Amino acid sequence: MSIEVRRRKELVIAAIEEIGVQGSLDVTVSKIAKRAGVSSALAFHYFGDKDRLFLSAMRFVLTVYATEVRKSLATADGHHARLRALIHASFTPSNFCNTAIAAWLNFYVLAQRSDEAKRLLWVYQRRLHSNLVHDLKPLTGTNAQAIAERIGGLIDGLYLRFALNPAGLNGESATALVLDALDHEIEAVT
Amino acid sequence: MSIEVRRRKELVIAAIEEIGVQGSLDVTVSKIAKRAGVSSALAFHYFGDKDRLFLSAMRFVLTVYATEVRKSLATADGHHARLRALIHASFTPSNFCNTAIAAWLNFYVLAQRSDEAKRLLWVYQRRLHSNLVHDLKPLTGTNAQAIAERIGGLIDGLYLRFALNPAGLNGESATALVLDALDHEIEAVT
DNA sequence: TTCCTGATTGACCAGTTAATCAATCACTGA
DNA sequence: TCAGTGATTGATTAACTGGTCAATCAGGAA
Repeated sequence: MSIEVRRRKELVIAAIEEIGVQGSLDVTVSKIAKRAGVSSALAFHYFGDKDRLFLSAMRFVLTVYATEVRKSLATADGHHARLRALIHASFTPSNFCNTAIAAWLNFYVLAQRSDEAKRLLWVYQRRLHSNLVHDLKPLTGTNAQAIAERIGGLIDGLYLRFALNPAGLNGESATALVLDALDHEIEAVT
Repeated sequence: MSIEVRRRKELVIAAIEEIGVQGSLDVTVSKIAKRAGVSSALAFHYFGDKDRLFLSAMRFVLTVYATEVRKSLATADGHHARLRALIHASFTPSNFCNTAIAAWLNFYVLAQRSDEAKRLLWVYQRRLHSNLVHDLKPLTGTNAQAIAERIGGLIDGLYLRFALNPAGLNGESATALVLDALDHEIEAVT
């Protein structure tokens, strides 16, 4: 891995950690750079400005999630199993942990003033939605859209609740909660 | 209404608007005060510091919501009707609008570093939960807790999605979505 | 009128921060 | 060996912000 790629990754991870620890986007480039063990000037050298560093951090988090989803789907067979895999992947420790979710929450705030941030979150939501619909349709027909809307919304809501109170929820209980909701939705239309 | 009460309210509303417009807690006291038509020194005179102004703004938003819930419940008769009233109140225009939700999202961020902010949001979540359980129990028995968890999570998730894309959702469609989820949950246990 | 109290502000300060830049440093290919 | 290139930084700056404070203003009571 070239030095540039390594430094960029170190800075991006440091940014996520700093946002998570501070619980805010109001972190200084100096703090991020110090956490990564370099000077703030290097961060500007690689990313140009603070916002582009943040956007790279967002892409990183969403990429980790996308990888988790792909991995989980690869071993699932059948529509029902794929739906369960999708939900399970959403609450994997690599995503569903303090720092990642604290950062994720702040990215929603970033999206209020950055179109690129908005676009990235929008892509994430659309992909989750279309993944859900793809496997719901054979099971629930025309209800698939609405059910996907509800399951997707519930997942995001649980992320939010975890952000407020990390002790009150863990990956397994969250997964179980959403799986139950899924079962009830499917039951209701069959 | 005394001058003090009026000024405090004007400043609190200005703070919510400024947070909403800016899409961030990173707003200056001067901007807030200017929006309220007074000097920044007056904001410090009444609230002491910036954080206490923010906390007052949070209490204001949550109070508006609580009032909406009380009003809606007053005209509801029977458990099912009360549940529908509760859900309906969550998507009333006074809450479910751009500025209120943008501010509400930022309050979740504030809660990451302020225990008092965390406590306020916690109270809101508990109250919604216990309201839901109260009327779910007669209909669903021991399933009431889990169902309330899911309905509450879904409501928060829809708030979040509205924060990202206000055009993609309105109060009526959100209400309908949650009501359907409620029906399906109740169906599944009866 | 005179006094008092709370409302209100302009001016000010001390501290912070994003961004810049000239200057080194480390390494590589010729 | 040496020129060239990207990595890296310390120092600096211009702008901004939370918070303070002395001073003024307005209105009511005595």
